[in-house]
Amino acid sequence: MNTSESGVRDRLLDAADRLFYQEGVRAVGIDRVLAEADAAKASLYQHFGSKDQLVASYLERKTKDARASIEAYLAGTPPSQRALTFFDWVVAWAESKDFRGCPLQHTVSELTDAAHPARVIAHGQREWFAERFLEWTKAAGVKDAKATARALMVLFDGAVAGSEVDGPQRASDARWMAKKLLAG
Amino acid sequence: MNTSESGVRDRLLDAADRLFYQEGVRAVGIDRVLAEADAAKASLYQHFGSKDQLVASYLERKTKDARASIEAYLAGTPPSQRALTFFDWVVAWAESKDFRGCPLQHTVSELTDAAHPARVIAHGQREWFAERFLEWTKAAGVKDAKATARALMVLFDGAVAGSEVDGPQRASDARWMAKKLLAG
DNA sequence: TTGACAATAGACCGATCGGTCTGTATTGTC
DNA sequence: GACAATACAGACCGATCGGTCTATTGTCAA
Repeated sequence: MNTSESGVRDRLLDAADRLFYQEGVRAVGIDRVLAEADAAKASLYQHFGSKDQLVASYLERKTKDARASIEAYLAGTPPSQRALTFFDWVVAWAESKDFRGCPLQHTVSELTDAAHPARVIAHGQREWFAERFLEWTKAAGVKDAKATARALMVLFDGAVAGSEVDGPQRASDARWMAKKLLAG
Repeated sequence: MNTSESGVRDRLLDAADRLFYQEGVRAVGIDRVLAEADAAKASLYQHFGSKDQLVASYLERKTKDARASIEAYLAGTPPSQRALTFFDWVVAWAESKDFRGCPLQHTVSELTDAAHPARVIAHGQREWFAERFLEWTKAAGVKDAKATARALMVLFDGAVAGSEVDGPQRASDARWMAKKLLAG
């Protein structure tokens, strides 16, 4: 079997993604991941060294994919419109079949240890969002770009956390508010 | 010993509150709770029957306390001002020493099973919030009270989730937005 | 053909999980 | 003084946790 085509490492990351995101990092044991990935225990520890590192790697790939997805979604949108259009992306995400909240928020709330490698990834991605929001609000020419960018972060968090609990309506509500905010 | 004064049940709930809220429901085992409460295993199962029920009871007491705290905080505020003043309460909560996000959001994200008794409690409390928001926005005399109430829920979720990750600044940001929303 | 390499299966480890059960000490009530 | 009720301590259960280790298989290059 050509192992570089199947890619044990990728299979493990795929399985980790499905299970960790869907059920939570603490709720899913190593053995579940191995069964889902159809991989051997030694392979996991060969490639990642520990469960904590697997979690960090899963989150790193997920955030990388998310950035790419967002950038692709906004590519055709003029900079001045991107802040609002981003919330279209959020709505689509919240409405997607397997949506179960924000992996960054989950990481922070599940992994108490501030030094956990996955939390480092999470905070990096949060910064990326903060930078994008500031960039977009500046481009939108609103009065107080910094305060508006921070408000967008609140709306984003509220959209995702709210959608996890109450359903995607919350994401639409956030978009409604973002529109108001960016217009005023 | 007068057991009704010491109150094993209350001691267990106190310990569960501290540990479950601070570190997460799945991260804390029964034995940790027993040690923290200085109680015997049999007492826990006598009073609660299972860990799941202990979690539900902890959350029920916590939500009850939260409602009382909010109502007391708003007692002196005229109904038309309550929506905004509520966010003062949120800011104070986010700035409190042991703040670690919203137990309702944590419950939903940690306990996947939709039938879990704690999730029933969580959804009940969410409804209470939704009703209060609608009540307050109606009293504030805003144009679209229903949409505004839903927007306040987003701001609340964003304030709390954001504060857990980034610190209490997010709660202030949410208040800033709530003020804008309620003024327009 | 051989040897290095990457993957497999799965036994095994100590620790911890939620939960049950036995036994004992203390309490207030009759 | 006897009784039931309540709480205690802690042994014990099977299952699972994250992690290590041995042994085996299949693939590719020299």
